Amino acid sequence: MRLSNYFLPTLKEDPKEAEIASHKYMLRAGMIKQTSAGIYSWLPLGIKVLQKIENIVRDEQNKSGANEILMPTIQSADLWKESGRYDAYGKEMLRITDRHEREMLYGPTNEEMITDIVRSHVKSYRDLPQNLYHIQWKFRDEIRPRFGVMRGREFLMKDNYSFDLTYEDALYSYQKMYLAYLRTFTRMGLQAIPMAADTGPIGGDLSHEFIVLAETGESEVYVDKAWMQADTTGDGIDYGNKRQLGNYYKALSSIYAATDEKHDAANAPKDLITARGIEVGHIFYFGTKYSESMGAKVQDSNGKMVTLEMGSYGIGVSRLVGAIIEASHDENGIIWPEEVAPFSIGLMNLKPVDRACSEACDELYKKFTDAGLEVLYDDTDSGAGAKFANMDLIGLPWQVAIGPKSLEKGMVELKKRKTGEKHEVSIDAITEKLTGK
RNA sequence: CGGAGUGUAGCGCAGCCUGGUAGCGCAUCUGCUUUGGGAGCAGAGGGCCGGGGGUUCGAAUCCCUCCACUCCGACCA
Repeated sequence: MRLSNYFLPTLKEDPKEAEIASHKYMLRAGMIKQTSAGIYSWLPLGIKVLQKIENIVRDEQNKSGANEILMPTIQSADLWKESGRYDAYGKEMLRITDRHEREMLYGPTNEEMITDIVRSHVKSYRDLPQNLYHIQWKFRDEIRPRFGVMRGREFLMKDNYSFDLTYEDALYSYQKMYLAYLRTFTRMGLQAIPMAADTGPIGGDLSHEFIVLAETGESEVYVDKAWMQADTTGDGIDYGNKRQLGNYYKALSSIYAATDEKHDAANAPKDLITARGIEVGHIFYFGTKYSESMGAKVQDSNGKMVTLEMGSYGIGVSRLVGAIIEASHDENGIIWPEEVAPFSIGLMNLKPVDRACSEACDELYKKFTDAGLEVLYDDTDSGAGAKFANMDLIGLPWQVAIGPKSLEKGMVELKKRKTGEKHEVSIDAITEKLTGK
């Protein structure tokens, strides 16, 4: 992408409303624009990152065996009256009335709707297990939205719901998601630690929050130092191997990690780390809470009616954009992990009026693009200093700077954003170096 | 919802106390010069001073009243 043909409204100064790094940088890098408290438009650079994250989440869900669906944002109040949550949910739920005076709502979550879908089509134990997910915008009318997309009112969430015949099967479904989550976050360059968590108003008795440690985290967390060495990548574990997965789950979940509400100082290990964390995912087993009230049942092999065992699993996709920045930035701007970076390379033409320089840049841009690299090419006539500063701000993993000085020697400058290391690389070797990295 | 603030050009702010021609920096546009870490000079455009009501000869400024946004707290992916 040529910058001259892109929409990247960066800001030189910190917007006054932003307090934390991710919020500041998302605004300054032209990723988002606030339209109301906790509600944002996503600009080209922002949506690109959001979609990369979304695709990693989707890919890992698919690999775990879950099936993607899409449920609407607007729901009828009737379903929520059935489960009893229409009255229980409170003011976080945005209630709307349509032209026929029917009570509607903008969905804060989808347990009722998915239960309705499953109960109307799943009648036999042979149809189980089921695990369905969608990635959809939600709305929760938070008392106080803050920190940009980290606590928006409107947010993009991946949520899925498992349906099983027995508790043992449900536990297996739960463990699959536990693994899928670890893999998902690892792929984004994050270490997320699963912590024993409160089940809150959703109910149930088995729940983990996946928490990224960051100074600006919203809650206090307590983790065994052993987590710092633990294998949270789940390498080599097979979803289909129940015993292997169970052992992995057992091993990891026995290492102490707890949020504020669940922390028990008496049973905590000696090597305890107290830190702050950002919740990026949450998994629940809640049994028959919704299937019971909404009549989601199947016949088992004996012809007996059995109420479905359910779990639900959420990942805050839009929140992750902020969480990744919190975990990866410096005083100059964002430092994107390669996998979620909006572009992998920022190519800078340091002297556009110099014909040879511009030609070399155009040529290299074409070579990069042909090689399948995602490039943002700053071909504008702004000053060199401004170009460097902007590239640092938007945080692409690699910067390639071309100016007449180095070009005379047939060289370009390659900079790694994460470390700041700079190398002169010959213009003939640069493409290969970047594709082979 | 309680407490504390802020709304003045696209962004960041001054002016308000003590009423009297609406300002500064950055950004934008034009021209020239520049071009390896947010360039220089010269010129230009851009405002219902958040909205409504009042006081006054006269209101960005004083009074009343809405609204929006931010921060702290209780609540949450």
